[in-house]
Amino acid sequence: MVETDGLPASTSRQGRKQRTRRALLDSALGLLEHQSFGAISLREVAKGAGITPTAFYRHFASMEELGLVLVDESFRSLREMMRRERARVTEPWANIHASSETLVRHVREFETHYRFIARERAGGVLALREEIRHEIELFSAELVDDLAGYPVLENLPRKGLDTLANLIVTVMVGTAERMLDAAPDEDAEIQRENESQMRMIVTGALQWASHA
Amino acid sequence: MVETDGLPASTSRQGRKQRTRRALLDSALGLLEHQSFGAISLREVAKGAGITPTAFYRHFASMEELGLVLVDESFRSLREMMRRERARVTEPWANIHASSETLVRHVREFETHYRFIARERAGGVLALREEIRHEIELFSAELVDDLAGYPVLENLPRKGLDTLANLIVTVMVGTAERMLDAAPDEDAEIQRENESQMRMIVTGALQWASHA
DNA sequence: TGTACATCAGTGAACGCGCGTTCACTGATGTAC
DNA sequence: TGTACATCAGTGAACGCGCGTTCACTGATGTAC
Repeated sequence: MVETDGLPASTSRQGRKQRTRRALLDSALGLLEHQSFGAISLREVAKGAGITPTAFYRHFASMEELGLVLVDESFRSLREMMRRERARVTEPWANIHASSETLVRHVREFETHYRFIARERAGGVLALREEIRHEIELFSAELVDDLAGYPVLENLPRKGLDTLANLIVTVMVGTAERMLDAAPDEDAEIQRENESQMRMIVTGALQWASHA
Repeated sequence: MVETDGLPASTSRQGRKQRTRRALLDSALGLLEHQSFGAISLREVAKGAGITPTAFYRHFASMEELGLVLVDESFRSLREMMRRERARVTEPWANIHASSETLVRHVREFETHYRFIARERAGGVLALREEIRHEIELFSAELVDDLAGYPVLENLPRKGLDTLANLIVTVMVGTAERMLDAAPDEDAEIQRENESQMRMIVTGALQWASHA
């Protein structure tokens, strides 16, 4: 179970250790598909990675430390997606369709990570909850910067930009959560609803901006 | 610990049983303040209610059954609040301030119930998650009916009403979640932000309706 | 290239602990006469 | 009102189980000469 498909078997000590570490993270993600982080045990995770519980400590000081790595991993991927999107988008209204599509595709591609974040965002393990909140705040702040750059929103006061960014993040989180509870064949419908919500919000913001 | 403050000590068998049942529910709510439902044990709950673990089974067949009662209890209170609000509100735009105030007050009053729902909505116990989703869907459907009754929204197509209701519910959930992680002295600020978000959404919906 | 030693990922036995659930029980409350 | 019996909320001992963590260990990989 330690070996990852396709990769050449590394025989260096360091390489093997990396593989086992990855196997532990993947084992945890697998277990997190149907349980919250607080409910999975170190012994289960080790077993899933094909090592004894004792060897777990060669890689992480505790389950909490492993959890924080998973949070970091999840948001790194999200940030990369946003960076690519930012380079592409020039005008907010016109790109709602494409952005919705990107979001839906990304959630399906990193479904286990998103499921983990959705659970732990409100979940029981304090350290994870705090780290996730912090990451989402960063994300929201970056979004405000992006929005401030659109000429069409230049009349929107700072307060309005914050509100718009908060709404967009809230809707994104809501859409991701809806997908996780739905079958993939409902993705198109969820994406359409996400687009409608985004359009309604942006309509409100533009109206606000034109009156300010 | 079984006795609830102020109430006269009931000596009837039925009355005592009801008290113990309530004590079990309250004990669980207390433990849920800092842990998810999947992480609290039958033994802890029984101990908090002042009875032995064995006696728990005189009141609930399992922890899951107790959890479902807590979900029902939480949403009953929310539905009552909405019914009162519905009787009071006549025009959506004018009442955003009062509705925000009601929401914020209600979340603080039933804070432990909201915290429980927020955690379990995305949490690990399937039966609870499904029941909560179902209740939120009912809530959203009722909201669509309410919105359909406002003259100012009469030009909004059915699809637009759904989107508006979904947005309102998403924003309400987001606001409640933000409150649970904030100190009570931030309530005023959170309420103001909730009002801004609601206004932006309703502005978008009205614009949509006037163009339809 | 060969040898001797160091490193360190992973092992396996052992520990004490809290868990859910079972069982036969106790004794106060409730009911029938 | 008094007596005899039924009900049933709560008790306490016992069970087997999986948990996180400790410890001394093994043996393959890495390094110095």
